[in-house]
Amino acid sequence: MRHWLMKSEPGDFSIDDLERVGVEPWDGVRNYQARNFMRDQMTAGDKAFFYHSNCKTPAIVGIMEIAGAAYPDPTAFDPKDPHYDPNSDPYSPTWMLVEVRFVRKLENPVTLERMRREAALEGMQLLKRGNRLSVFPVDRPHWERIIQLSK
DNA sequence: GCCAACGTTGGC
DNA sequence: GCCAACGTTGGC
Repeated sequence: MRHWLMKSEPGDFSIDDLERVGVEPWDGVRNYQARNFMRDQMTAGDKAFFYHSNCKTPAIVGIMEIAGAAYPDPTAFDPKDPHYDPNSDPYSPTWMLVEVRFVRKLENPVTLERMRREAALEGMQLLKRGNRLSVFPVDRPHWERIIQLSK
């Protein structure tokens, strides 16, 4: 089983929103590397951290589970959707998504600021300079350490 | 709101 | 295929 981190702006879609709905298509990803992770490497049952980005206190706030295999992102075909991509051919879709299932919130969110001070997390994608990728794998030791920090 | 870092686009 | 211009991300 692999571990992941997925970002969302809480004003857009938060951990509370996910708790409310239970399962949600992780749509709107328009980056090839992030798409490839979802399409090629995610498996049902994989665990993922839910990260709140671009907000007052950026932090890992919860855990979710990949609910199934990737499929085409319907928002790419909807001209009214902010993530509409006119170049995505419905017969050969460019953008894919996976559905995620709420597992739990962390007892204590682990803030970006806290993670930056943690030597054991060195090398983590999230902490790299200029990091903008919104979906990426998390090494097992980093995952475990973050769980520890949330207790 | 600012701005550095990054990915994408398109002219050549 | 290079690279400048542009749009976006996301921390601060």
